[in-house]
Amino acid sequence: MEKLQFYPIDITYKVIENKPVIHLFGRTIGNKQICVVDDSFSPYFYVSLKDDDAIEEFVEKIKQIRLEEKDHVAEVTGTEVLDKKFLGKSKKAIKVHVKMPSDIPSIRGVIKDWYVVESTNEYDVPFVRRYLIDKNITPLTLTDIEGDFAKMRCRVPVFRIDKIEQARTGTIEKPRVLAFDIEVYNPHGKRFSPQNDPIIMISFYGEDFKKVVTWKRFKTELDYVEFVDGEAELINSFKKAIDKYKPDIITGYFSDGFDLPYLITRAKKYDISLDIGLDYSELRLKKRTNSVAQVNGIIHVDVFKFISKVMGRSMDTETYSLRKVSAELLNDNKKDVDIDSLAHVWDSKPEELGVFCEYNLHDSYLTYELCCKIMPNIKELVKIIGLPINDLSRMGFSQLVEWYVMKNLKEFNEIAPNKPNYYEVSERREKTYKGAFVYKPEPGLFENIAVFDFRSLYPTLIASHNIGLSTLNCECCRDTAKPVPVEEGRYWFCKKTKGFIPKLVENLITRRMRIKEMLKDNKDDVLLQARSEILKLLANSFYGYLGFFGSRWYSIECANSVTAYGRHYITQVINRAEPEGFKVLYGDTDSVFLALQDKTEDEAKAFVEKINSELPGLMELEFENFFKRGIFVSAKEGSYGAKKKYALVDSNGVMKIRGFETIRGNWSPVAKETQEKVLGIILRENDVDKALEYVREVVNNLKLKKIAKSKVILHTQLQKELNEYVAIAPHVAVARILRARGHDVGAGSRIEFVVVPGKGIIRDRAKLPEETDDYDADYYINNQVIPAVERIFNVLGFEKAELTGEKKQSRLESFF
DNA sequence: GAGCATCGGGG
DNA sequence: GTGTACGATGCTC
Repeated sequence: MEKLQFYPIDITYKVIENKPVIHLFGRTIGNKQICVVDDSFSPYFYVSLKDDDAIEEFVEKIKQIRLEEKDHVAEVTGTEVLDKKFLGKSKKAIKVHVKMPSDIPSIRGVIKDWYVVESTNEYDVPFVRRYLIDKNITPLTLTDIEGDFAKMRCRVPVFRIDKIEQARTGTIEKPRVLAFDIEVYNPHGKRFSPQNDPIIMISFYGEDFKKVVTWKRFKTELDYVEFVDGEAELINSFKKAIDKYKPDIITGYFSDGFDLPYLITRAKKYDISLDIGLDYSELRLKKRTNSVAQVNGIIHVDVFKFISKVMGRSMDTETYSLRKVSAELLNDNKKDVDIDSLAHVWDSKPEELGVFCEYNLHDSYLTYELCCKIMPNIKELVKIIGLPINDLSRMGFSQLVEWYVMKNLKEFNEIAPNKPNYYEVSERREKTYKGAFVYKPEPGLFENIAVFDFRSLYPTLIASHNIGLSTLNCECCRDTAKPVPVEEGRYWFCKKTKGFIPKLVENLITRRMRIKEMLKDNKDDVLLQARSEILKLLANSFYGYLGFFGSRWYSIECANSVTAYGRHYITQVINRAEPEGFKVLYGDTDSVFLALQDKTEDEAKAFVEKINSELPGLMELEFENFFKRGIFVSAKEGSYGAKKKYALVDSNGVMKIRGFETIRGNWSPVAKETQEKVLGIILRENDVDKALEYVREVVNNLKLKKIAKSKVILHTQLQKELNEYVAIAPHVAVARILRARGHDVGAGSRIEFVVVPGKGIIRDRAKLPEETDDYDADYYINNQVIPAVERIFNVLGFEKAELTGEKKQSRLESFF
């Protein structure tokens, strides 16, 4: 018997000789790859009965079950009767063990409808996750094992264990990451055809490793380009690169949805086995829902998935393209290359393929850097939730919350409720409840504004008011608890026992508070920042989770209580502010904007202190910032007050713009830029006159055709095939022209156009940018620039005509 | 305006 | 594989 220490990285299970065997692939403390196998864990689920006296008889009955499966007999291999809790209530549960994971659904299927059975639970927890939860194993964390090396077909040594324990806290320092990216032959632009069109280039980027492989020879100085004889050899170079580099993680951008499925399709054509798994297993696609590409022993991270699902919430970018995401997170850009011409260059001008190689490599480089950038966040998710990277990097918020709760259930001796069935889901979808409070802003320009917000309002409400399913409407507080301030119905939360959901949320909040304290002394600690971010993200997701139709711990009463208490506290602040001499400008959910008027900043801070002394538990109103000036624009009214649309500037001249993002998509650069500039002049320089002058200058320059063509290009993507359009929008008209000239355009093509002068409707005046040097000044003035700034000037008392200079300024004198 | 369908990302 | 998306936007009737 030997003792070892290792870091588990990828975890999977395989059926070997009719036994489920957990495989933990990882690295030893000596940085050697290893595969640790454990065949001692058996699958189980829970059953509870209507009458606990019937347990003995029931247990005898289920032991008789025999189901003929393909290669074995499914049967109950053991039972335990346990005292468990269902949402806080004590109840006996029978833990039913079976031989194989796949026996769980079949055995459960037999007994779930028996009359004595009240419910079956936790029958859908995947085997690997069950193992990690029950054995208290967190991936990436140092693990002690005892056992012996064994003989099994594997690329790395196999160690069979009798004992596994995590008593230490060390985390793996630096997993080995290899990024890759493919380029494909693209004669149809954005419409891919993996069955017909080959992969023509593949790039890799890792530590001290960069390479581009392609199968058309051309003269080049680029030393990282390697030529092979065809696509089959290119695919084999992918296998070789992985075999040589020995990554713990392979990563791509949208590689679940594009690169790996494409590679798999092409490999099939040549009958190449993509057996890159450490156990020689093949790269495979789980396609039932949205595809996930995976392989045993190597983690596949799709950077796009993690960023769009998790990180995106705290980012500014409106699209998750590699270009935009890299620009924001790395301050770097994709190489500027006309990718549409790749097929043509490949066929007719191979000597120009060099730029595409550079482009290809650069994409792998960006993906590698992005993967390193998000790694601290992923690591922290792993440490907090305790599941493998493969799973966590693809989960949305509700899943993250759910598995965080699942992982911690043991502590409370709770059994998880089941996921809703189709009928329950549709029922839940019907139900709505009142949302957050919005104080409708009065349009106008204001000076000296203080902004306050409740720190983590919803999480602190859940923790402080003990909001959760196990504490809802408890018998013990029926007559004493103060009901939730809702307009309809009467419900309350327990005052005596802390529920497990509020307890878990409280833990997240207090852990984050400790991290924030530590961060004060270590401002640049990336891991601490990531941990703080992840703790915040998880805590903030609980509210949405309570009201999400797919949740195990769904409760519309709980979700409703959160917003009801939220409205209660924010209106309290507003009601208290006015008598104190502040003018309330705007409020939304958890924030209040106050004009100081003749009050000082110190008085505003004192007001906050007073409010805080009366708040329960972890709740706290925080001072966010003072702003020198701010403009509030009347926006369309929704059912609950006006939408956010405002811009502020602080004492350093930094602007905070919200709600003006509607200026995107089909707006020209000239309109966007004018809007930004106008807000800047008004807020920073407080010079409405100058802003007005600026607009008139733009209008004038448009008329004089002094605005660059690039600033007046509009673009729209075709949503469907050309012949499917009934209504002919301008971009459709342009696309038809392109088609008539032999260009292959269709669904997905991005169509650029410029509106030129002339008679008739817009679509007849939409021209290709490269085919005109003219544009319709009136169109760009009246349909682009003016609408972009009109509301801002309306707030200041100007009419549209004054912007264009058609009408003399009337309001200006009286304004000052 | 409800109800349904598609898209995102990737070349 | 003891499971699986979701939220926004556009189009149709």
